[in-house]
Amino acid sequence: MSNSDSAAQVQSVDRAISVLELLAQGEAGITEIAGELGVHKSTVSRLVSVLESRGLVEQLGERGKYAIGFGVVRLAGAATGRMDLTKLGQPVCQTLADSFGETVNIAVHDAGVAINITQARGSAAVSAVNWIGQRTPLHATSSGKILLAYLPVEERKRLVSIPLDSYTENTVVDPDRLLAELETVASQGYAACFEELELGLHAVAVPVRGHRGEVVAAMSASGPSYRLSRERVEQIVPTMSAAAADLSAQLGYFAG
Amino acid sequence: MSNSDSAAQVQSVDRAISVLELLAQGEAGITEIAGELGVHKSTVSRLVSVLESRGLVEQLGERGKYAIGFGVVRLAGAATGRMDLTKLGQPVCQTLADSFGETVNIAVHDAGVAINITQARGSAAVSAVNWIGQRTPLHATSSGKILLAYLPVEERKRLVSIPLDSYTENTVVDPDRLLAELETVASQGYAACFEELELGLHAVAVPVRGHRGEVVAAMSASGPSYRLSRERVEQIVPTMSAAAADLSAQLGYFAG
DNA sequence: GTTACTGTTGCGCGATGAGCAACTCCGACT
DNA sequence: AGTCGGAGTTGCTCATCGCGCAACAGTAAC
Repeated sequence: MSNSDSAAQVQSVDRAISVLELLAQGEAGITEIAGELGVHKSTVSRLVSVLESRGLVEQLGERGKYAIGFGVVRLAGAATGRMDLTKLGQPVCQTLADSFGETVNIAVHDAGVAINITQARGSAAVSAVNWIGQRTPLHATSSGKILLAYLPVEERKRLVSIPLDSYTENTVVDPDRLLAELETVASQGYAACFEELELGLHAVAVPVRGHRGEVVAAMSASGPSYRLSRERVEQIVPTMSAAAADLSAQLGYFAG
Repeated sequence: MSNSDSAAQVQSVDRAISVLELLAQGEAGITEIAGELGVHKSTVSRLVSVLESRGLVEQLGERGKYAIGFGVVRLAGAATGRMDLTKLGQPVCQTLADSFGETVNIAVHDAGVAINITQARGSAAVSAVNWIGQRTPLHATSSGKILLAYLPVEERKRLVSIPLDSYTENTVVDPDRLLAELETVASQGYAACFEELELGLHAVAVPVRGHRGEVVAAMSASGPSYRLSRERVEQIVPTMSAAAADLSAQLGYFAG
């Protein structure tokens, strides 16, 4: 009695999940669960036994009913970590976008590129481009430089030694020069990018940290060079750093 | 290839849980998971398909890797008051941490160990250690002693009769002596721990009760012995007990 | 002491889970 | 544009495993 008639379903796993969903609604005994799911109580007994052995279910007291175990909470930690970044990041980006009038993004590192996961557009934004899901090069974007700057040194060197694409005459493609720039990024705590990905585009990014202090994302503001001048980039860095620190705190990171 | 050789194990459920635990550590692809678990990638593909259909796993992007899905968060979040415990406990811990200047934790009992589920660090905290998710021994921590002290007497005796590890020369490992100490803990309503887990570390814990009055967690304050002296431990007990009573009330427990 | 109920476990069987092979799809490379 | 390699999917087959049945143990209520 599967919830889906697809041949690809694994019935016993499907049943085990049904047990978990039932227990999520409230504690229950074996016979009760069997009645709800329409399977034999010995089946439920065995399913619960596995779930219990792996910590996803626990028994309340010696002979009590069963309930969701803390193993599920441990698993959920991985999902809430990611959800938090996207969900908590959106209003932070929107606030900054409203304040600067420019587009604000959050990007994470994935397999050698930066992927935008959050975007908020300011009132003055001329472009309707939706960057979410877009992959951008690490070496030619402000977010990418932040993500590179805080990588372990071996991985950073590996990534910049791969022949780098030149998008404009300003793109830094020399590995040594880029590594030196990344040192500066790490020490000053932000990365600026002037017309390296495309002419007329300026951007600045700051790090977003996870609960252990590791850099999990970069938050950037970008806009046309005639509006987001080099001077203005310097001016908005403190506001962005503060916002990123707030977001990092929400993600569980408290700077000592 | 089950984690347990018991005939009662349901192999496919066991495997599915292994997939979830792997994804809890970080996103992964089908082939990668198959390699880690030592099963065929078609097996993993089907297991992931079921988990995805029930929301416990989700794919990042069109052809991206797989990650823990929010179905797991629903399971965890919709369970018992223990999730409320985490949510409601955080501000209570933070208030105490701000007041004492020390680290304040909430821990629950899980399979013979204490697991920290909430943490707030005070301004004077020197350590950046994140205890959340960490498992600590019951017999050598103040939280653990609280959790032990309010267990049914048979289970308490069983747990202290297991050979106990000695972490410092102060760790109480004699079962009779520990049981006597737990009687005292139950009668005085708090547990103190002086350099039993590690030298230089003092801690004190009080019980947090669920809606039926049962002890569902322990809330503790810990810090270096030079700051959290034996005298100061006694001084902060009433404040902690009051805070724990407030938290217990929020969880539905009203002492008659 | 008896009854009723819950939960566990041995056993046998057939339905299901799993591996194999072949396939599709996509990105990287030339 | 074409080729190659790798990831992931799916049809098929069959042996293993999951499941239901029956019997049992344990416990609470009467």
